[in-house]
Amino acid sequence: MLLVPNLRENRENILAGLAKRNKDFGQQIDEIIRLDEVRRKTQNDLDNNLAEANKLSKEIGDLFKSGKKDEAEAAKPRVAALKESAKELEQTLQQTEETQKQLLYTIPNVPNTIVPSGKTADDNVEVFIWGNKPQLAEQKKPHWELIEEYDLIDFELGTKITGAGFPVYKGAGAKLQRALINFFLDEATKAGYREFQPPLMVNEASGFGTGQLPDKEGQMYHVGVDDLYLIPTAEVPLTNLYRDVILKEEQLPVKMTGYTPCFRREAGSWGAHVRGLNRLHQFDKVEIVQLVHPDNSYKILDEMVDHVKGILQKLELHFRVIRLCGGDMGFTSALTYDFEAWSGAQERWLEVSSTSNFETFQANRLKCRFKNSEGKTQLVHTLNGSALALPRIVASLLENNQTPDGIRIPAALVPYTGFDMIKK
RNA sequence: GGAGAGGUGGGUGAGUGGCUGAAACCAACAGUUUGCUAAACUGUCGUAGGGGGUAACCCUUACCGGGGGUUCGAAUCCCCCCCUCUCCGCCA
Repeated sequence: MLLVPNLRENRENILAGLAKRNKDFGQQIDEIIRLDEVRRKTQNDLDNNLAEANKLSKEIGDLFKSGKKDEAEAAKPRVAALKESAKELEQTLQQTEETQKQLLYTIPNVPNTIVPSGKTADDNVEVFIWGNKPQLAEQKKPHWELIEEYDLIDFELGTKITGAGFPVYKGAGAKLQRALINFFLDEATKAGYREFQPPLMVNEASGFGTGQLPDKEGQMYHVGVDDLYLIPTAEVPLTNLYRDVILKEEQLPVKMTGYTPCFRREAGSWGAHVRGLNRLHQFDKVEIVQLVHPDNSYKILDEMVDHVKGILQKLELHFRVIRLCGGDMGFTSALTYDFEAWSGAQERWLEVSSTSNFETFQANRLKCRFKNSEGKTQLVHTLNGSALALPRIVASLLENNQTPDGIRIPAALVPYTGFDMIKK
């Protein structure tokens, strides 16, 4: 959520930045600014009103004490009248704030200056590429064939017990999942992230805190009876650990990591290109999250990007990093780098990580702040990244490392799997 | 799920309906003392909104789990909800 004083003072710059998302928010922003004037004026009137009522009430108390009952009684209606008008002002104030908030929820974060403008994924910019396409035999197989051949993952079983998009991992397939999770967590821990195991369901307030609600309501599974949401990413519970918290400056940066399953309804996004592991309703992911001082959040974003690069290199995967254009970037992000691993048999890039700086957009909703060196409270910057999401990593690993003798496991992973080859 | 007790500032914990935004203690921060540390002493020490001032800061409003109500006046009384603890039940 953008900051209202900021909208007031930097209207032009903000509009120019938002233009990169190919939408014009001029009307909404002007209305927010107008509502803010109403809000401040009303607040002022209400304050004066209440101050007067408080003063009179005190006087009435004093009059009672000194035995001047008649005078006290005579003053009561005046307070009552003040209270009456205060009630109206309070209503106006609440309505104004509510309307303003609803409008604010419709405005996405302002893209950073280096975000390319553009509408679709075609306008994203490749900023880094590593490795080479694997040389595979003519009869190479896509991962959905390999997992059947080696009996690693069973989609039909998942469909039977739950539904489409809920795979069952079996044998070496299950072991590979566990190996990857442990590998990713160890890498994150080595990089100074503290490991957490958060709840997999969150309440409404948490959904609002990180920006999944209200705009992405339909993307989360909702447990109606208890009014809880299944997390779409560990970002939600981890970042919300610091909702309504005021940190000390020296506590920054807060570095958290966590493995969780992630649940996504992916409503309406099924079709071509989503076979096998390419898109699931439940998948595993290790997330890294940081709460940082605003002065160095972009330096830290680079560090996080380097961290993810390092993991992909250890996995020996051919990958590239792209900077998302305004049209392709998430609602809450100010700058996002996507990581795409090469899928040797599908012969296309698969998104395996998204690493973003949200600046104060989430922090403002979360009310996550720190006391700066001047003793003033200030919003932190929040960042997060997948490090990494499993399914497409598994898809790439299986496809790129297929050999006539089996599927080769990258050296860095062998200590975790306990085998260096998946065989029939 | 049933019964009971309770939710006050970073913590512990007071608080007859007006003098309580809130005692006291601890923690924290700053200073004095000190060779250093400790101790002692002094001071500061919630959050948010509005108004004023270049600024230090000043004025004001709201907040004692959340929401409503009673009253001239509510942390204090009433209602609803949430949460925590204890006992019972159930249970990995």
